[in-house]
Amino acid sequence: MARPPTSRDLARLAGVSQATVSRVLTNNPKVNPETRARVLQVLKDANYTPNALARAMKTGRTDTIGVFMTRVTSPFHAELLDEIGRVLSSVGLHMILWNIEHDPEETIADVLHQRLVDGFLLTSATYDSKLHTMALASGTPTVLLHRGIDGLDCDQVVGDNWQGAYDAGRYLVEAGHTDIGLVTLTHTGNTSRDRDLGFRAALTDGGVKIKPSNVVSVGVPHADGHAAARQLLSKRRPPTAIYTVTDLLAFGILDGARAIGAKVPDDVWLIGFDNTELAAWESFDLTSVEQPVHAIVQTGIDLLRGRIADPDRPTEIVSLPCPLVIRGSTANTPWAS
Amino acid sequence: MARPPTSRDLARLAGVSQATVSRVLTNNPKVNPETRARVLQVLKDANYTPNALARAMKTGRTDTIGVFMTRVTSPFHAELLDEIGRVLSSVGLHMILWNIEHDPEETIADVLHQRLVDGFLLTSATYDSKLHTMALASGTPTVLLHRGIDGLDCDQVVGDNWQGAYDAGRYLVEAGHTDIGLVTLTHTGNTSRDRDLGFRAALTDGGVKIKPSNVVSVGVPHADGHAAARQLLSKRRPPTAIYTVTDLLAFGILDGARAIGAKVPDDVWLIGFDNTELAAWESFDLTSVEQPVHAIVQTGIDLLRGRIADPDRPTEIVSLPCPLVIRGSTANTPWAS
DNA sequence: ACGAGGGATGAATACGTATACAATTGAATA
DNA sequence: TATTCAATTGTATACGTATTCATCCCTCGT
Repeated sequence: MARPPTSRDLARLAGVSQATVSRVLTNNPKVNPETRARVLQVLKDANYTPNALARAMKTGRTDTIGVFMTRVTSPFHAELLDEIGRVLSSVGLHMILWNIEHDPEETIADVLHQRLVDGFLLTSATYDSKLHTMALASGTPTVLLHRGIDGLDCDQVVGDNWQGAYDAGRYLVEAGHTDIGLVTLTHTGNTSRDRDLGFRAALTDGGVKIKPSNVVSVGVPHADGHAAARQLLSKRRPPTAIYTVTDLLAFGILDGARAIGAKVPDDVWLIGFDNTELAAWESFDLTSVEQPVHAIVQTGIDLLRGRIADPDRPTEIVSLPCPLVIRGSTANTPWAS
Repeated sequence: MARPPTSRDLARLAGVSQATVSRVLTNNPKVNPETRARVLQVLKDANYTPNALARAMKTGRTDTIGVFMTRVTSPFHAELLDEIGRVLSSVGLHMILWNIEHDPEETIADVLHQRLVDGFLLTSATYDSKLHTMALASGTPTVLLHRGIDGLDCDQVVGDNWQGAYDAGRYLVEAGHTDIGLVTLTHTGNTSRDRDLGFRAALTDGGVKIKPSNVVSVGVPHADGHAAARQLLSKRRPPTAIYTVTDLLAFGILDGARAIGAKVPDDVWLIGFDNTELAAWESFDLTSVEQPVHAIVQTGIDLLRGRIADPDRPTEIVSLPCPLVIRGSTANTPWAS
């Protein structure tokens, strides 16, 4: 198969013009049913597939979406990516994946002008990244998934992090905890911020103060959770419950707690965020606030397709509820009893 | 930015022909240094990037690699994907990702003819999948990564699974274990097969017989490892060590063991395969055979680029050593003592 | 019976780039 | 000074498809 057959080759075979073949391919109604059948047969016999590049050049549509992501090895991100792949595939779109950690900004800037994709999905927007700014400036339809940017005139689909965090906080307060640890991210972004503020709001509403010494800010890796746990639990009076803004950190905290002999939930309760698959493993058995990954992705891609079809539609910002999933890392009986 | 400027637009601006602009873009030496400088300045001012589609149509190169993968949420696969992204990016290539679980075979077959990519990386080749057959038949440069197909005339880069498994088996034998459990995959593929056979060979060489009742075949998910552990450890005389062909299964086995009160490594040793990042977490602290992910990916992509440059080069099959990484799931003191 | 009109198809073109080929220039050579 | 040749640059074309426009033929209405 040196050179794949072109529509012109097949037109000759079928005894029609290339234009007619093209009309058949695009389901153009202005073609005689008999002719269509004959052409289709020839196409089938030749195992023909239109050249995607030529088609894209003519139509301006590539049927490909650019996905920008970070830390694919992080369990939540992997699940997000998996879901994005599933949904894109189900609507006949391809995915080009870029990892903003590996690809230099200039590479990304180039891509934005190349018309290589019909739209972008950004899953790791941060305030200090110019990615979303560049994407929007390029005029390419863009949707922010999972992480939003306040006040940005761009379609966004996020979990209601504030509400999820609030529910987690209220749950701890109602269980009688008064000495509560909070492990947040040094990271800038409204996702982690809302997961922080919502939690604090619940404690305030419940009349529980959070000691500054019980608040730790760390980076994203598992090891950072580990260190945070050691810091919090080696205090003279350690907190009786710890909430953190990521499952990955929660796993690290769990490991850190075990390392110094603290038992979960007997000595300390633990709550994470994301409800990744791992949270359900017995090794962790982690209470966690669930992110509705499927709904986020499905909604986001619907929005993106809508914007591709009509670039002038009004911007939508969707926030989806994040239910608290209770497991063994928080005992069901109030801690105080 | 309604329509991006074309090379023709910029040629007019720079007072040269479109051909000259194109020559500047492709670093063609046959252009006057002064002219080149002037054109480059205009290109820069206009923030111009060539239309990737038009370029690809002309050159036949898209600078994009198609990656076929499965179960992205599996820790090892996520690490593999991350590494593939890193290496592809470092050599200026894009990645289109397909998940063979989500994309129907016909979709994939179409892609093979579309000339959308310069080559393929297949990470989930199995004997019963026709993917590699179709890829090779399409004439597109293809490399099998991580999973190989015996006797297939196709570039392949894999870990030396047999050797890694053998080392794991010998390690258990030398530690004095005589009652050993083996959890394999029902899955067909030479990766899991070699991880099975190498292990058995080590036991045989060490004079240890493996009871048929100590061998369990399962599917890939964590839950299957869990079930296997219950089955093996609830026997009247449970094995004193369990080896399994995947870290993910090992995690499940560990959870299963804990669920029925068996302690690792006190009651039973455990060895996995892949040495994923999670294996080092204290929750698991898992002895595991390491797959040299970086070397596999780097070598595979080098091979792929080589084949793209010269389609007629001889096929290479590379096998890279898999060292055993010992952690707490296997005590350092012989079990028999 | 003749023109109108619609259905089906072919011819021609454009998308934006790379490149083979032609043309122009100037310098170097005999 | 006429000629050759190298260095630049411009012109024209091709990649494979979608689409506009023109053409052709057949049917229908008056």
